[in-house]
Amino acid sequence: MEGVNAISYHHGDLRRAILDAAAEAITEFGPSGWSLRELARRAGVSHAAPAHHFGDKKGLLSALAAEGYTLLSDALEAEGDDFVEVGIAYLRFAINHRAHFEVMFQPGLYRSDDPAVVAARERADALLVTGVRSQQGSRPDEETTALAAWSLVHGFAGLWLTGAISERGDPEEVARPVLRRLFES
Amino acid sequence: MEGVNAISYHHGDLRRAILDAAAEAITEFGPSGWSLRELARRAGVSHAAPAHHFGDKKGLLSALAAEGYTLLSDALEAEGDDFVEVGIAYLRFAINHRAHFEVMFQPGLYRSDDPAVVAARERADALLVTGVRSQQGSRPDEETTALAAWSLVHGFAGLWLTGAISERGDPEEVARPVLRRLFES
DNA sequence: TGTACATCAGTGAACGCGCGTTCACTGATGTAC
DNA sequence: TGTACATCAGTGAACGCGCGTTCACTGATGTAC
Repeated sequence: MEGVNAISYHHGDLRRAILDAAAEAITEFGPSGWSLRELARRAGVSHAAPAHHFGDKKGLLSALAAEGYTLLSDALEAEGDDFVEVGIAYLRFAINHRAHFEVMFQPGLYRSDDPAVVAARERADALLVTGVRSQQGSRPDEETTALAAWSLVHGFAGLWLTGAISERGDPEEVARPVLRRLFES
Repeated sequence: MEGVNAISYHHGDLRRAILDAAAEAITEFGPSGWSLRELARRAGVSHAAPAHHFGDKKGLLSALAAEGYTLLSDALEAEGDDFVEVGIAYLRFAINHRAHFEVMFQPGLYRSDDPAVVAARERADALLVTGVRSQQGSRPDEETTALAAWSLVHGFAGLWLTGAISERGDPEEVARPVLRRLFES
């Protein structure tokens, strides 16, 4: 039954609710434009509740970063081997999980040595390398190509989110030829 | 004589001093981890002084963004025509003027329709396009190449600043083959 | 089926703090005569 | 060279506010018997 927990003393999944509230607030105001009290208000709980689950702001953002790396890994994994499609999945993740993406790449905001964060990030890194290796065939400069590929898709995503190039149409359609460009002469 | 203005009632160039303090604070704490009062403290003036020059935080960050686009334009212009060197100049700007770079690409932090900002950004945009056009010769997909080039160098800079790839050595040396990679088959 | 108890998620009042903003002021500087 | 005045950059006291943190508490839930 919906709403059963909504009015009870125990929330049910307050941890989840606060993470969601944080993602919303970050999408709206940026990674620093909000307070724990603001999240508590959004989640409809007392202002002291968030500390119960995350300790402090960095604890909360660490959890969000770890979740982000896991979501990104899942998205990349689903695409398999084709570099362009892996790149598009990366872009789609950045757009659909903007708050996670922004936090992940500002490690000063969270504890980047948190074990959950480290594990999740390593998984994502491995998947990114795989995505490139399959595409490039027998090129000798694997490292250079991998770095170029990551830079390319990461830069495109960043410019899109920033608004610098977002007036050009559907992001995935615009991105596809740009990503392919790396493997044409 | 050095220090003549340091103790006088009128500062001399407080506007400049506050912008410098802001750049320092942003490099240290990120684009939101400081207050106007903190900058005043760093500049050695009363806490109400910054408002005199910039009105509020967004006014200050708008000035910083405009200055950033001007500095970037100057840096790009000095490199002339070669794409790789223009890209390296972009990267060098991001590293040496990290605070400006970070603010510029978070337009939510400032007034991106501020006339000074708009003018400075347009100049930088034009220079970026020039840098790519010269390199690609007679390729038909000029727009795609331009976007790929910008994404590539912007992404590399972002990943470097973030620390995701910064353990790999000297940034310019690492970047050069990566940028060249776009114009090889 | 019923009672007693442990657990712990979430409460709410209280605290001290740094913030942005306001505003009457002070004092350095430049200019007119 | 000297005086009077306008300008305006920077001061500092005062304000109300939202913040994070602490801590004794409440009440829902699960488990043991």
